[in-house]
Amino acid sequence: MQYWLMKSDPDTYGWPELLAEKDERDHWEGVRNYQARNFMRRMKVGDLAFFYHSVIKPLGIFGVVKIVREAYPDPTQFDPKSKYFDSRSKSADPRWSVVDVQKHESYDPPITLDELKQTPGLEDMLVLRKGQRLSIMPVTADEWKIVTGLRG
DNA sequence: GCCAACGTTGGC
DNA sequence: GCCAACGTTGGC
Repeated sequence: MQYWLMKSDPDTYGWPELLAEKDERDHWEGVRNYQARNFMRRMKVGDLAFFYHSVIKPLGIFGVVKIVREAYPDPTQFDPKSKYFDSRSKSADPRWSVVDVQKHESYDPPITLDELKQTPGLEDMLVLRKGQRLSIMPVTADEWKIVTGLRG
């Protein structure tokens, strides 16, 4: 069992968009960073991830998703009309992956970035590190326990 | 293979 | 809107 944090700009795709999907389930498209992609490829069915909003306030964790399907090719990389189109990616050897996620739990109100910063024990959490721009990052079991504990 | 230029991310 | 951080690109 592994834990993750998945970041999204809610202008592009936010927590309400996931909840509006059938079965509150969707694929996580558009990752175009190799390190983030490699983390995604390590995800297993049953892993849990925080759904984090960046850019638009309030910044923070809006809920938890469960990984329900492991990595498979991101269809948008082959779609010339998509902003995620990658002309160098070949179907025989797809460069980019998606996983499927499903809502597991909602945080209302969200756990804000400020709240995370004020919580003892999260000093080393990657999402709090300056300059950390990865859209997908691992969360330790200790950090997971502390954060989920904030909402009992 | 190096590294300067460039583009993007994302908190402030 | 600013700008630090940092990944990617491309000339050499």
